[in-house]
Amino acid sequence: MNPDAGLRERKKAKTRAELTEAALRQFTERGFDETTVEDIVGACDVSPRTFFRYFDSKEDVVIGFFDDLGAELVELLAGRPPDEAPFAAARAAFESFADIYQERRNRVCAVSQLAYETPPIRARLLDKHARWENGLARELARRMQTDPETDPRPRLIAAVSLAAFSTAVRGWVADGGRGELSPLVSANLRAVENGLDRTSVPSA
Amino acid sequence: MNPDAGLRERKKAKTRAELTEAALRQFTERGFDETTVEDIVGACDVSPRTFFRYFDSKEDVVIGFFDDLGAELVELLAGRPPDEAPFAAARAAFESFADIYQERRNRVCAVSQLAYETPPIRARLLDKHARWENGLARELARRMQTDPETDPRPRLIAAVSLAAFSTAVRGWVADGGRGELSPLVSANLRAVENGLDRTSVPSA
DNA sequence: GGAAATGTGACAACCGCTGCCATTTCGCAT
DNA sequence: ATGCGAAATGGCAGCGGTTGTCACATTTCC
Repeated sequence: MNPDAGLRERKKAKTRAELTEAALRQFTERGFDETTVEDIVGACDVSPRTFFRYFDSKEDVVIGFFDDLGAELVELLAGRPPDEAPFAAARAAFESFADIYQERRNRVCAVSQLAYETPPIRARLLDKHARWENGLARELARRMQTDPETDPRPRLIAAVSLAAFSTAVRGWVADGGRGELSPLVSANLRAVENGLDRTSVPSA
Repeated sequence: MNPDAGLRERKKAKTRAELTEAALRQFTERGFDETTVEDIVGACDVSPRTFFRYFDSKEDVVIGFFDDLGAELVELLAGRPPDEAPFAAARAAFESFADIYQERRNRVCAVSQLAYETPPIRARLLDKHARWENGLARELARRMQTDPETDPRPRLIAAVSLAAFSTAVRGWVADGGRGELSPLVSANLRAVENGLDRTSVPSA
């Protein structure tokens, strides 16, 4: 926790972290619907009203974790050399992005598991992905020197590469996040890059 | 409305249709959050309690329209010749599926527009797509004679082809659903089929 | 130290949604 | 036609998520 910040900032960060942890723990133990906001705040000495000052909704406690990741993904893409072909650049960005997932394996797996069994959370997560897709499409359009509103190509590349990435993550999580994510991501994106009826994706 | 069915069935279908229409109209006029369930039932001489016997949630009135479409999509894929390559079969299925969208242009556009500006609805719609993806993956696995749980390929093809389709729909809807959807879908899926950094998608 | 900004708690209210039970309506056999 | 069982409905009470409001406490800054 940044010690330079004032007391106020530090306190806020602490409560936020406490709330997130308490919520995540109870959600996974008891289930999302079975855990009320009062249950969550009860473990943190905070009023229900304050909970909603930190999070827009109960779901946001879970999803909030993914909030900043979209920006990182776009930055990774923006950092690729300009002469790289668009999809190849996206693939490289996702390969690095996979490492971020790997680092936070526990959180990613916990949230994914939660999303798997809780429709509203799953829906929210998908919506978050859709926002990433927007960011990706915009950055790809910039890189391709085209208008993302009229030219469908950047959006298509964004959507398809993200789908390939998500599919890899899904498999990784289903396996308990044991192996390495990056190679799975790479394999999926290369398969798409080369045309799906041409290539054989390793079936392991 | 099927006249063979008893009075009961006909009545139910009628109420359901009325509720859907009233809801959709008010949602688009006044906004989703600004329209309460009481507003909806007020236009149909139905009690709020009964509304929730027809729909699981307020959102379901909007999304319900897409409920049966997933099954149709899977059937279209199942109807493709068995020797067709998997992605090519998916492409063909989506091309036909596009015609179903085109037939119901008004509904599709209205719901999409609503989804665009109403996060919870957008999320639900994405979740519905995710279910379609499951169905597609299963059917592709059957066709490829492989296990959808261990072999990532059918899921990858399902996810990617669906993403390409959805992107085409998005463009079509953004244009007011004026042109033909099927060619857009075909172009997107062919682009993916051939490898995204190789082909040029027509930028119109 | 004190004023101004900021975070918090308590209360009330709205709305989506559900369980429950009484009432009405329909389908069907007689 | 009639009456009986099944199915649909309405009304009510209640839970839980979410928001507005206002008074109070705490931190920041001068």
